[in-house]
Amino acid sequence: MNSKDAVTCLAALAHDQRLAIFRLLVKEGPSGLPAGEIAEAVDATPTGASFHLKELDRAGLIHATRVGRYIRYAAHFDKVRQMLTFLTEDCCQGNPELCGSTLKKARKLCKGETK
Amino acid sequence: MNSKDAVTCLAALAHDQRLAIFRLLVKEGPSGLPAGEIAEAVDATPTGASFHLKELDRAGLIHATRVGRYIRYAAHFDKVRQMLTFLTEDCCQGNPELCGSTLKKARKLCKGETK
DNA sequence: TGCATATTTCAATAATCCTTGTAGTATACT
DNA sequence: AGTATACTACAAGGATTATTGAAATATGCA
Repeated sequence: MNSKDAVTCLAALAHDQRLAIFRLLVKEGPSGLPAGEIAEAVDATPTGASFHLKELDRAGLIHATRVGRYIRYAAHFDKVRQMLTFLTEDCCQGNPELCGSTLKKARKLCKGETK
Repeated sequence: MNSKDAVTCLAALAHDQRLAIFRLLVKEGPSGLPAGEIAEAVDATPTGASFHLKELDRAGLIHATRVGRYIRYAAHFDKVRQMLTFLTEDCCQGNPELCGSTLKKARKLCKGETK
């Protein structure tokens, strides 16, 4: 995962309907859902859903499989995980344990240790 | 964290320089860095950096503190974490353990359990 | 083969976002 | 007060992205 990849993923998710689609597919699990059902669930036109699904696919966040005359889409878990890791990499100079669950805690622990 | 919030965060990060800024600040830790130093680090004009910093601030991913005539920006860890959680919420019908570290594993475990 | 269903592709318009330059505000120093 | 530094706000343009409708492709079934 590099910066360009991450931007593509983030941009793909940075849209109301696409985020809804992605979360729906995450919820649905590996077997996924056909495009038409997805479109209906997020209240999109077939054309619109197709456009957004293509964006998510292009980013590698979902993948398509044709099953008869349906095309099923499913979330690609690894890609999200890679992106999430990339986002917080090298946290606090490589000491992620410094940034506990709250900012206050992190601030207390890290204070004075940055240039 | 709701869908609108998440889209704002994702859009804020979905830009090369803003992602670089955010990762720089994550690396830097709670004490943050002044705007000028950030601009220089990501090779942005002062105006450009200011615009991008404002976007990240608006999304709640970083926050500004004036220190003398400098304005220091620092990453807001909790916000990222909230967003990351939101992204994978209700994974596999509320059974996140089904989506282990690889898609293969998840697929094996979940197979046949979705409608 | 011919028709129906599921989905995509294409083209055009509308909307949004990024960039650049200029001017403005806030603080510090003399 | 006057000047320098650090940064932000505004405005105009160019570029990218979203939306829509119409036409095309692929599959399944009679």
